[in-house]
Amino acid sequence: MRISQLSAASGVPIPTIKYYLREGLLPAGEQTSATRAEYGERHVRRLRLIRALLEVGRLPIAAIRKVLAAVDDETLSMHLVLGTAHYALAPEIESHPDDEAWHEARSETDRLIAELGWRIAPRAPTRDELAQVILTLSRLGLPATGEALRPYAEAAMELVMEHEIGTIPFDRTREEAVEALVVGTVVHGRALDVLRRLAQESTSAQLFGASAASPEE
Amino acid sequence: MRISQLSAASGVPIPTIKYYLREGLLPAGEQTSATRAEYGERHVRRLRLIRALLEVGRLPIAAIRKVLAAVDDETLSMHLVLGTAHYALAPEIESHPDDEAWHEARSETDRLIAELGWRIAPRAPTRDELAQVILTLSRLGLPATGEALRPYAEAAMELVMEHEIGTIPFDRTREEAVEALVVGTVVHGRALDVLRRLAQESTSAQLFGASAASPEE
DNA sequence: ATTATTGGATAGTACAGCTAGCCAATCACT
DNA sequence: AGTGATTGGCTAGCTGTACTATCCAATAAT
Repeated sequence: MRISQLSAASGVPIPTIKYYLREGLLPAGEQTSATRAEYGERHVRRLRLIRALLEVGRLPIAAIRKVLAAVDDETLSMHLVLGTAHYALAPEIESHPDDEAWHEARSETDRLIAELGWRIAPRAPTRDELAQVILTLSRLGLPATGEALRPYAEAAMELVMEHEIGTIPFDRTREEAVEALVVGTVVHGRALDVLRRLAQESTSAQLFGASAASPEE
Repeated sequence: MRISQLSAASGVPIPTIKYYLREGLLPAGEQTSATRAEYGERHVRRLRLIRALLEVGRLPIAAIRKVLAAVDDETLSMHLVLGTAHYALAPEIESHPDDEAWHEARSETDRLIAELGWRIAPRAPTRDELAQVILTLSRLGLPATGEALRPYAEAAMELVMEHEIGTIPFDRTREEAVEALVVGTVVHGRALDVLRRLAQESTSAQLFGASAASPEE
């Protein structure tokens, strides 16, 4: 398969494929001569994965590179690959060195995690992300305690336990299992987010009774 | 309150406040002379709201402007304001005019919504977003039927019904209620997303047993 | 009277994610 | 063998987003 066919098969324009090659997202094809390289099914799969992480997961290119490096590193355990994906998903949060409100939000976060009995790395960036959410809620005068978030936490855990673990194909190759894990993390997150907004719209339609809900673009 | 005090009170740098004024995100202060304007508590609140939508909700400036315009339009019902926020949250999805796989994903979406009995505007962008998620899952060979997403849908609906409706202060002014509605949409979405990733990490730690889950930055 | 601050305007920056153009080598076809 | 198209590799340019920086004249504070 040459680059033009790879482009046709994946729907990704040739210049973009070249860009991904330069950026190290896509492994080089097998060189058959100075001006020819052969790409395979694996490249098509990899491109699909890249586009999923980019378009659905909204990960920046640099983060995708790290995730893919972890996927490809055969020495990494499932848990570490998942951790890498989580790192990639967590946005950089500027540090608040001496901000008291920040520390309060952060300890509220740690308390909630402890109460739930969850096993979370002490320095996981996800902790900071949750603290940022709690801080934002409290600044805006909305309920921002761990208690208020507990129903979300419990629902999240139930979904993860009952519907995400089951879909990981442990019986296939490591690469397939690890890819499914990473994609699942990212895409199921968006699925849940979209469904929640749909549930909101439906509830709002019933509560407020409007039939047309289409603001101008 | 002068601009420097507004900056100090909100933590937003003066040039950025000027930028938000130019972009129409922040209403102008009350002019007291040619080179002086007075800002109030409302401006501080508005800045907090902007930062919440920007940093937690990750909405682009242009989308925030639309949402705020809807919040400020007293003639709009709750339902329409929420609809505007949903429009703002949904990313532009390129249209797939004659893509058969796309149409299949789209009808799978519509089928799921119909089966759930949800009231969703036929042209809501959220439908396209869900179709994109389903399409991505199916392309990657993961379960992508409406059935597979049903548990997510049901959990989402339960959370919305039992924990989001209740936190909206209908007893206060319209502006407060509407702001809480918009913020809740955006911030609770992120809260749920973060908690889901935490639940994943905890589950992964138990399943795969590792104690250190900190990949290199 | 002097120094600082303000609003208003214009221009510049930094980053992300492509996109375009060029070139010599080489391939496919006649 | 000749001819046009394609390829990989390279460098440069483009578009959009969210700010920053600078300048200025008017005014306020001391």
